[in-house]
Amino acid sequence: MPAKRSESKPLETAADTKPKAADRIRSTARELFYREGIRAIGVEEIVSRAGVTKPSLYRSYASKDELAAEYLRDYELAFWQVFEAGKETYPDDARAQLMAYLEGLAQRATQIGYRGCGLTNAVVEYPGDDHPARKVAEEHKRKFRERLVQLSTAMGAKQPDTLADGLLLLLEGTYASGQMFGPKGPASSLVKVAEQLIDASMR
Amino acid sequence: MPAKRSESKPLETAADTKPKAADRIRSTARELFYREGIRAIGVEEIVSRAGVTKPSLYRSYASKDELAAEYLRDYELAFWQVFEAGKETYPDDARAQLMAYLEGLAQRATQIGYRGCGLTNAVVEYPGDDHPARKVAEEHKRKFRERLVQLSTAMGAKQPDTLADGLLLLLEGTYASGQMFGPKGPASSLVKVAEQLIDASMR
DNA sequence: TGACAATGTTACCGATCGGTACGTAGCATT
DNA sequence: AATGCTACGTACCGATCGGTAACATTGTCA
Repeated sequence: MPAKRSESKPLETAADTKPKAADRIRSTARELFYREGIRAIGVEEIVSRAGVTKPSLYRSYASKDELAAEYLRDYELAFWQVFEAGKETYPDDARAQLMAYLEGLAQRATQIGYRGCGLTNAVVEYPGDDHPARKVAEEHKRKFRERLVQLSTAMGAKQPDTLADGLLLLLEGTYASGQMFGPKGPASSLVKVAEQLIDASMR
Repeated sequence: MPAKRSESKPLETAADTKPKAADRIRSTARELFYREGIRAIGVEEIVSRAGVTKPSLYRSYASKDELAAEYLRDYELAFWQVFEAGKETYPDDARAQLMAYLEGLAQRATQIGYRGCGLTNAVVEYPGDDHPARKVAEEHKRKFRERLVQLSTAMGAKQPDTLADGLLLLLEGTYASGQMFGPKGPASSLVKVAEQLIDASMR
């Protein structure tokens, strides 16, 4: 008997040893939910594209809504990785860190087929505050706003809260307008505008 | 014989004399589509809340998609009325006109239950560019951007296109973040941030 | 080898989706 | 009174929605 636990639950390895099907479902759902929207994609299309069947989905995820929430949790993780990527490149330079993300975002948001922020899109798709996916999104945005206040403070803004709000508005505006306008959209002015706003927040 | 036309089409009055059912459907659809989202609302719920039946809907509108497009056309009309309301209050003062809209928007976007811009929401709901509702929304946003360039030019900005883009980003950001954050959201900083950005665009 | 748990599959459920065929009530003109 | 036209309602269509019961297969231990 392995020296783990004497309980009758041998499920401990199942928590980290992910079944192959669940992962395929996860990644397929992520791609389809993001590209087409959550409401637009049925579970049948997810499992068929993932090469599995519906019961496999419902053994790993309680419902489509929960799968959507899980998708957003994955999305959030990936977001923070991209957003904080500048930390290593420019340590001790909050402004450079932020601008690095803004430059990358401006690039992506002016590509054709850009779909904005998956978390923001979920909020638009589910106005009622009872949906699990929306809760994930709202909680993330709250954290994101706090992070922008941190960065604004580190940049030496006179009113960090106001600058953080301004940056958040610009970012959300980029997510949204990036999917309405083509490559020559307003997102192409993001960096210049952000520079102006940050400069104006300094003196 | 009335001195109209000798043709065999007595449908001329039908074009302006709207049937009552179509109007009820229109206003009901507008409210439900905006509050809950287009994909979230079925035609059955529209007609039942309007007190009519489905065939009445499909006699006036070719499809649900077309009804959604019509809803956005109505929405756009109402939008321009609100946006251009400052024209009468502050003629020959582009900045005051714009700020009047921004102040009103900041108020609305910090109310609980705010749902953002119906046109932007439609773009998020329908990523494919073939949906009639999305076409209405995209066309409107293009016109809106041009209008912001006009206003930025009239304000005397050094780079009117850049200021217009910055304002558009702030506005779209307000529409989006207004429905994620509560009353104390980033939209409450819209006016202050916009002032900073406009000032910075002048010298 | 054999027991067991996890993951796989086939086939189906009731509900709801957008959309329509068909009958009828009201009202004008003849 | 009969006709033609418009507007509306009843009842229904096939397709798809999210979700599940029952069974087969596989891998991993003793």
